[in-house]
Amino acid sequence: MGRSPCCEKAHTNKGAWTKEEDDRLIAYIRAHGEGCWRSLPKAAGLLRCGKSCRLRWINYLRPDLKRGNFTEDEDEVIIKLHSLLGNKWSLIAARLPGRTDNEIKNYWNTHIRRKLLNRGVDPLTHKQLNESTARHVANAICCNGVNYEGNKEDSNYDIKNPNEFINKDDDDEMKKIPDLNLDLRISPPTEPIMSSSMNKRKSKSKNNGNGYDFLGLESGFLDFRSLEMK
DNA sequence: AATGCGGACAACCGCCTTAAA
DNA sequence: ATTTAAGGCGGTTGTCCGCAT
Repeated sequence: MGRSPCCEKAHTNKGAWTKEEDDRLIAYIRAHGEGCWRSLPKAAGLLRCGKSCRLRWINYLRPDLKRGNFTEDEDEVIIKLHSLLGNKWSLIAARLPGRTDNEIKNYWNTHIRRKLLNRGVDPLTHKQLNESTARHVANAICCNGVNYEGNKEDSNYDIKNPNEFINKDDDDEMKKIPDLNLDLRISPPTEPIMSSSMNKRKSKSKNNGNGYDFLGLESGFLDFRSLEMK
């Protein structure tokens, strides 16, 4: 009963893909299109799991991929979408042509998270960190070789648990900051906080009368109605 | 020149949902 | 209706590379 297995795991390669494997995969998909990943490896002469082929194609070989650095506009879109959708990388990627969920996820973790912290914004909640917390975060990230996982004694901020921040400077006793009201709402901010490039876009688009086209819903830049929600 | 460290990113892992048998 | 694997997704890990010491 049920389907047959996708591949014989004992006879599959793992790790980095070789040029030859890439070429085989590209050639096969060019000839037959994307389709049944289960049968693809055998048909293409690859000793890979179908899942691995799919990932390689989607994240690296697809011809419509942009590659290269993210633009400021893309940064801002990612930040705004993340504030709305959280870690729904595939949904975020769907709004950024040529970018993959994996790429955005990596970019978030390596660049944007730090960028937000430098702005004093909590990347988890997208709320402003208080000054003291922000100072500690900045210290945790760039000073004293302390990482933000809180491995070192005087690193009091755990990025994964901002509510657990312990303010030692202000009080010898380690005390936790009271609830930081981290509830996340889907609503326009009270005032426009747009990058210059976003403002350019805004100025050309229809808006809600107060000069703010939240997430470009009206301009078509982002049509939230088309987002696929699970 | 050798070594250590940290950033970047490709790839894997494990879980969940969907669909085929 | 049930079982089982495919497909898809988010989290995590492994490896490479550049830079500082």
